Amino acid sequence: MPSRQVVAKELAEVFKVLAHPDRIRLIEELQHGEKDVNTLAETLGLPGPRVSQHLSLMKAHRFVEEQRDGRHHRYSLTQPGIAQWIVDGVAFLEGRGQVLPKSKLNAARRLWTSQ
Amino acid sequence: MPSRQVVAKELAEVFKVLAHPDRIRLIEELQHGEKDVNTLAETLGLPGPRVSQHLSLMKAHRFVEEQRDGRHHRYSLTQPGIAQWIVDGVAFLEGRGQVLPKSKLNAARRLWTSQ
DNA sequence: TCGTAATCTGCGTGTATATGCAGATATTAT
DNA sequence: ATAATATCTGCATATACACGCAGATTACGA
Repeated sequence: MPSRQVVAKELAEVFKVLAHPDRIRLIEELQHGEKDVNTLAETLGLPGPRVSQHLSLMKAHRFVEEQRDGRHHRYSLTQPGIAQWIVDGVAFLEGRGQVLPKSKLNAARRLWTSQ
Repeated sequence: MPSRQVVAKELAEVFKVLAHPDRIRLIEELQHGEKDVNTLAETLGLPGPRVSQHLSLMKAHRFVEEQRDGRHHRYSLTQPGIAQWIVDGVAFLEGRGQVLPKSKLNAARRLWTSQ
């Protein structure tokens, strides 16, 4: 299979993993260091098993890695740079017209960019 | 709804559109100018209706816009910069370990970056 | 050891999406 | 007007995924 198709397929896999709001928010939460499942679940207001499943999927695709610490499972981004890359993607939300108000976008950019 | 959730949801929508190999390749084909459906279908080796549907979805999400020219429908990227952004994403394929050989990645990068 | 907390795994169901194909629409050429 | 080309739309089916929940596993503390 030609390179174009292979790479397109792999890229599509990457995008598929990112194509869920909860997983986007998990990356957002993890961009400044590792956190355990329970903390993430409480922060995002999601049931534990769900967060666990998202992290499991993200781990399978090597977006995150797991550090076990007693009964806590801490996860961290394997490539923290991905967070910045996603922020860059926010620019394309703006280009899509009046889908979101600029105020929301700027608020989001601050949330992702701060510190 | 808080900004975080709203933006995460919108970003997820963007990624969902990109989460298909055919659509990735369409962006690749369109990065240097507009092309009509038939040309795209032949280049990618896909049935016409399929390309049409992909483009229709991408148009609905404002990734592309349509220029009608007689019986030809030409499409172009609304934001050509998105192609470069995707190339940047290739870097994260590398970080994911031995999923793809480096040769394939470099070949892909050249394909996307050339000209 | 026993109970509790943290996390994972499995199952069932509903929804969304991809795909192939047939038919409809629109435009150009004869 | 008719035929042929380009594109779209609709439908049927199959697959994938999200979600909620129940039960299993592991580790820590009394």
